[in-house]
Amino acid sequence: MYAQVIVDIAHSQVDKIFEYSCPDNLSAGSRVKVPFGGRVIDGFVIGVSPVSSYPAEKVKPVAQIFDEPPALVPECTSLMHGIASRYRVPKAVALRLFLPSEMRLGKVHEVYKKFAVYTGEDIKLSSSAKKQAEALRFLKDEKEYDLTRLCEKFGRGAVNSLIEKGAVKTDKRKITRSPFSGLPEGVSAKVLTPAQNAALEKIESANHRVNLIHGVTGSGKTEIYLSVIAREIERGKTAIFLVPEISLTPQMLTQLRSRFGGTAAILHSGLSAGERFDEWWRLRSGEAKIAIGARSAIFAPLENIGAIIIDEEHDSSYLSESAPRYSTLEIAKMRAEYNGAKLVLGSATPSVETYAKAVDGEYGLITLTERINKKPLPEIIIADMRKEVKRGNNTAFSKALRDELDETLKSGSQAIIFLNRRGYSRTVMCRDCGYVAKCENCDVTLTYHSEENCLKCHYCGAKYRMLTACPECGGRHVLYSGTGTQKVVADLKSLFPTARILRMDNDTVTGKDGHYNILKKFASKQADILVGTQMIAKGHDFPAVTLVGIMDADMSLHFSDYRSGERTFQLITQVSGRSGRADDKGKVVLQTCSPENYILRFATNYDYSGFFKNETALRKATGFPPYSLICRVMVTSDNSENALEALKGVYFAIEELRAKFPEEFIFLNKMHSPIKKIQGKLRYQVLMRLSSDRLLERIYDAAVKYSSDSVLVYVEENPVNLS
DNA sequence: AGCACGCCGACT
DNA sequence: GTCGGCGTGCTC
Repeated sequence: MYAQVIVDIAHSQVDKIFEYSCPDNLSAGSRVKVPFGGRVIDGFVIGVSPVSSYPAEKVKPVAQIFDEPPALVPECTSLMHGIASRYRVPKAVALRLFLPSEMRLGKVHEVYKKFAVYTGEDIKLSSSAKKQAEALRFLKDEKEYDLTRLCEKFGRGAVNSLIEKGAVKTDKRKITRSPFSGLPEGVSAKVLTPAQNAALEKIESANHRVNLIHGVTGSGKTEIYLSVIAREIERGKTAIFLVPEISLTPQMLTQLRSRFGGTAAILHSGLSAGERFDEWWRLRSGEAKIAIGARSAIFAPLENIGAIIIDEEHDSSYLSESAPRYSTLEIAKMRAEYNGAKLVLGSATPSVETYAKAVDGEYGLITLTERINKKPLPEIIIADMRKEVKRGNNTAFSKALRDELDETLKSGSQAIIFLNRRGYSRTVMCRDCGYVAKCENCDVTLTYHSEENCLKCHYCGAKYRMLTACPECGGRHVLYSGTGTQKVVADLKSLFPTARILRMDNDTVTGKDGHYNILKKFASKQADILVGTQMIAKGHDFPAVTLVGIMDADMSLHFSDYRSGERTFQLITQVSGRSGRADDKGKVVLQTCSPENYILRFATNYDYSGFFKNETALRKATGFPPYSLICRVMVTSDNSENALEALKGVYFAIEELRAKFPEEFIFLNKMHSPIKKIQGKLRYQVLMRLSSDRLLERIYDAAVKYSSDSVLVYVEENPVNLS
């Protein structure tokens, strides 16, 4: 027999099938070692055939075979081809996605634990060997015992002598680590509300392969997911449940484990390598049928998938930021199609792209408007910071927020102060009237570039002179917007000297469990006020929080990105969800210099569909996604000559395309990337807006063509940020 | 990706 | 005369 092998080398020159002779029982999907150009390397068997297309005298035999069952499920071959051609990566790179990193050959395969076993052999012990006698007596009762612990008890020397004399032998056992043992299991399902049942039936009816659940926070989306999964398990199928990286909290895992027990396996970066390895094999062997995890869990080794759930569908962690730059939703669609599975997306604030598809009827749309407990959503109060400045208030806190804080502290409740510092976008804003400098062509906020002392649009490269006075009101207080964390904390301390304040941002969070420790401290009411950035927006449940303050809603609103409105809406909705979760009604104070902004207006009324209508109208008019595709070809190198040559090549190739298909191009430009150098590498880019994805493949081809050993060229579709 | 093969400059 | 630079090409 002959094995068709993809060698585990990420290079286009060896990105093809190599054939090796192999035993008859070798099955596709196995990992192997093969002789390759004078050395032995790792490979993946993607097919087995009785014939070979390669000259028989040159065919070599497979050197070593791993795994039974094969590590790769049959679907992998098909997905590999799909991913390799869609994202233009070598097949080996596509295949690596299916294996947890600790499974790459050469690393830990299985972890064994050594056991000491009593052999029953009669031996003579000298009367002075008290320790040995003791250990032997102990082991006679126990029959077998963990070797390391036995050594700890009686001393290494004594145990070793017993082994030498043959009274004890050691035995290697494969152990399965269970990161979640000891959790309650078999907690039964909650009774669904009529709305949840209707949602479940709609998904079951299978009118659509993909369904979007748009439900406000607390509307019980999770129970619907769990019911969908439970039904598929009853049918003998398997399921994948994806959540954003950040929401894989211990609480969440506990909830899932208690509902599904050992049927669920969790693939999470927080697990140790060994634990992740075990969880993976539990899925592969069929012992576990539900894979739960972040983005990469979409590659779980499951067969016969009945449902794939993507919770918080809008979350940007579903987009891979390194090659292959895949979209989890796209892969999920491929797998759902292959398996005939249902795909369920859920969010309180769906991405505009996804919601547009649901409105168009491409996806089924399920809307849940009521919270399970019928509690109203927290009231959002807008504080106009321009008026505060005029009133002579120089603190970072509006009167409204101060008053609410005062009341909250007096009643013994907790408050969260949310600082909106997304990166360091230097945008220009007038403190007097709220005016923000925008690009005339793109309606996108401009970014200040100090080296040229000018304002630039990241989407078309247009340059504008730096402002000295506000063109709207003539005011002289044009500033880079935003209030620093330090000022907020300082003002807070002087306003409420007795309040216990906890700070959580990149400076105070240290180590892996940094967040959890701070959040735990806050949850156990060891502090009154939590001040933090994005990190506190999601995940944790703080029942005693009744007030949320959003310090500078403008910061993300005026980020130089066409999605900044969408992100702001999502952020406000999420942050507001932190307030008033238990019995007390929550409040939110939102501080801004542009209270009339439509995003803020819709967000404060929890009016997603109003937001959506406005946002899509705007994007249609300005030619942004989903009404166009933004495509960036990045050219990076530490050699400027080579980089410029590649840039020129790519640019001319795309120019040629534009000459042939002018209607496909809304915009095209080549330029320096906004950040010219990252880690010593020069960065250039060709940025374009396309009216469809028709030319995407050819653009990928151009990128691959001009990529070389010294210059990396890659394509980004609708990049999350343009730095 | 590695490694061999191969054809031109400065050294024991 | 040889050691060694890294360009080109192959690996089942």
